[in-house]
Amino acid sequence: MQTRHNEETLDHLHHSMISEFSKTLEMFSLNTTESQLFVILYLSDEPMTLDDMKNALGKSKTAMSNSIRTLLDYNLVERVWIRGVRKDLYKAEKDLYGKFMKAYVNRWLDAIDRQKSNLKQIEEHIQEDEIQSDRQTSVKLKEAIRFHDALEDVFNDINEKDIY
Amino acid sequence: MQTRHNEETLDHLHHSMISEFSKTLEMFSLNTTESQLFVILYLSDEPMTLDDMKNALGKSKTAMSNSIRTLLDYNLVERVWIRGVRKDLYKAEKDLYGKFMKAYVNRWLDAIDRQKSNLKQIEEHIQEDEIQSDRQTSVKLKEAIRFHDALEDVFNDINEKDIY
DNA sequence: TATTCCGTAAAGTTTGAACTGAACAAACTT
DNA sequence: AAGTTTGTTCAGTTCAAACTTTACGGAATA
Repeated sequence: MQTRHNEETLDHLHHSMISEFSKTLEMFSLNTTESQLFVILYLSDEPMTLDDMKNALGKSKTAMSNSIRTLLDYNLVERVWIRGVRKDLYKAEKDLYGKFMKAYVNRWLDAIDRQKSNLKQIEEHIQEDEIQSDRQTSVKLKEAIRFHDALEDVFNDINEKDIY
Repeated sequence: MQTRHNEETLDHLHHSMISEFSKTLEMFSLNTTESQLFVILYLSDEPMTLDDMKNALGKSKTAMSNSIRTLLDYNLVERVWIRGVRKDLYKAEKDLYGKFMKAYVNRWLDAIDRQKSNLKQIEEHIQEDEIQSDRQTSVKLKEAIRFHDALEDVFNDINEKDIY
């Protein structure tokens, strides 16, 4: 009876853990399924197949396939090959903090870079067309670009800092 | 004709600026309308009313009212009072970088704190119930909490750093 | 070679976020 | 006091993201 009790609590525990921890991971711009999927893999000792995940989360195989692919893109999950096993196997990357931060920061830096060059292009247009009347906008534009520079600095700093 | 040309380009310019700059602001977990609204206010010299914004963005007054309220909550926008003007007036806060970073980091810190204490509570449950069989989960749980600590550190550092 | 198995693509469905317009309550004007 | 004006609440609509089921192609197996 004690065993049975433990089993139930353990199940409940796993469930809470998935539910809570995944909330944090969602803040890294992962959606619910992706986050939960990662936690499942993170908690599992052995690599898992799509069917394993499907059973663990109670969702369709397609959903698993899609989510695992974005996790792979972000380099948060690794594909594992085991001799004799036909299905694809996946496991969570070891370095939790490092991987998540890197994925996160890179996404920021990419976006900042893209947007900054867009703003600079607008700035060029102003100069080419010699628009006189809009001093104010020009000032704001410079300010906005400066804002992007500052963001770039912060996120670069995060990348350089090693905590673990 | 040159003037007419300028007017068109200027309009187009404003439009581009709103479109591009707001993309960056969306990354601070603002939705499209909130971001665009901020840029509009940011570009405007004078404080604006809900109707002004409505016209600028071509959306309903309700949408403006809702979005401006979240911007207020995040302290990204300020309400302004001018003698004799009946309508509410709003303007963008001056310190672009500082305000956005603070709002963003605080939202992270709040969430991390909440989730961390949830995980700790789960940890207590394990100890109370004296579940023996699950060494592995217990280890992962500690690791996850450590992960949250690391996140807390990073975001605290950002807050302390002053760029401007 | 035929058949089974696995992952992904395609098509259709569900659900929630974002938006609108109408109705309302409070404040202001006359 | 009656009538406007203004911001917000509420009820309903629209649309995109997330999910499911079915179908398919390519690899493994017999």
